[in-house]
Amino acid sequence: MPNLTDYIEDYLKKLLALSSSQYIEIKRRELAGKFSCVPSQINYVLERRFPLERGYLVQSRRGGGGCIRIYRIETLHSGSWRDLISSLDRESFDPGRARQLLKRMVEDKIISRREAAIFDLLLREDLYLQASLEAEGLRLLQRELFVNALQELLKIEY
Amino acid sequence: MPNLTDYIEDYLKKLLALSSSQYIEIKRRELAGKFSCVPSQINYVLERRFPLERGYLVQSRRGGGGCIRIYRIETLHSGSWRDLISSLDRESFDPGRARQLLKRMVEDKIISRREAAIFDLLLREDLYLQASLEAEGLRLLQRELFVNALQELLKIEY
DNA sequence: GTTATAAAGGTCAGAGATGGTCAAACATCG
DNA sequence: CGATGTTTGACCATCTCTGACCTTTATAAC
Repeated sequence: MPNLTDYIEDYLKKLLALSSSQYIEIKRRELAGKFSCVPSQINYVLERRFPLERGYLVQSRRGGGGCIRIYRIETLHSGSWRDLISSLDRESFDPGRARQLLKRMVEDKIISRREAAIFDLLLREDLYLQASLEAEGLRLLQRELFVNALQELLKIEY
Repeated sequence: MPNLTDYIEDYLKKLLALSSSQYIEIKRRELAGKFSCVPSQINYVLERRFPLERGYLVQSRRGGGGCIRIYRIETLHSGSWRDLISSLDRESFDPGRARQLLKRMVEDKIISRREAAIFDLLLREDLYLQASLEAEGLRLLQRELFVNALQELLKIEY
């Protein structure tokens, strides 16, 4: 016999599945009302059923107009991001694709806006000018720095 | 669900983005009228969303013809760090000193641990091997990437 | 010039609206 | 029974919004 926590968990996961974005937003009071429980029950559900280790990120804001946001993110250990990163091919490292990847990672909360800005700068060719590399060498170096740094970053918790 | 403060913040930041100068000018009463709120709400928004620490400077003039000016600036804090960063550059670029700087910046919460990890990786010589640069060229390139990325980072709000 | 008035903007305290924490009570399972 | 998981409620922290009252400045009136 499922308990309240299970019902609320299911409800939230359904919302997440239906959502077109990477997250859902809820009002703690409202949700508690819908399930006829005290608001702090919601915190309990979030803590137990939506922890970072299971691939969820919860953010909240207090005060008027406050709310709770639940993000679905890839777990750091799932390795799917790592695969994507390595797939930035050795032969033809494409800064355009790299930028695409950065964008997605920011959207999915895998990296921050600021972190993305650093990586983006690694793709700026003009910074490499003085090294007077050939086009091929430039790409190889960019890839080496970009990919290694990104993989390193994923090992560190937020 | 955004609240009034969010709407006003967005509005002002859009104005700033569109402005060709470093600042925008508003009339408190007018703006309050546009958003149907009391004038002091505007002060609240300015205080909460445009503080010095986030890189904004607010000046105002009372009396007839008075107005409020909002400047987008470099934060004072990052300003002094900027000097330190450029000083890395004077003599030959020294990765050891660069690491020291990173450490201090993390301690002072100017950059995050994760961000520091990226910069630290930029200092790893082995990643540059394939480019077969001379020692001098390597330092120059490292400096170029390191210093530029760090300076870029300081322009972005946390 | 001095004074009065109107037209700005500033401050602050309090009410209201959220969400967070924690410990105790309760429940379930082994 | 003991361990673990759930539920509740009292109390706390933070953010937003409003309104009464205050300060500064330009300018018109004298």
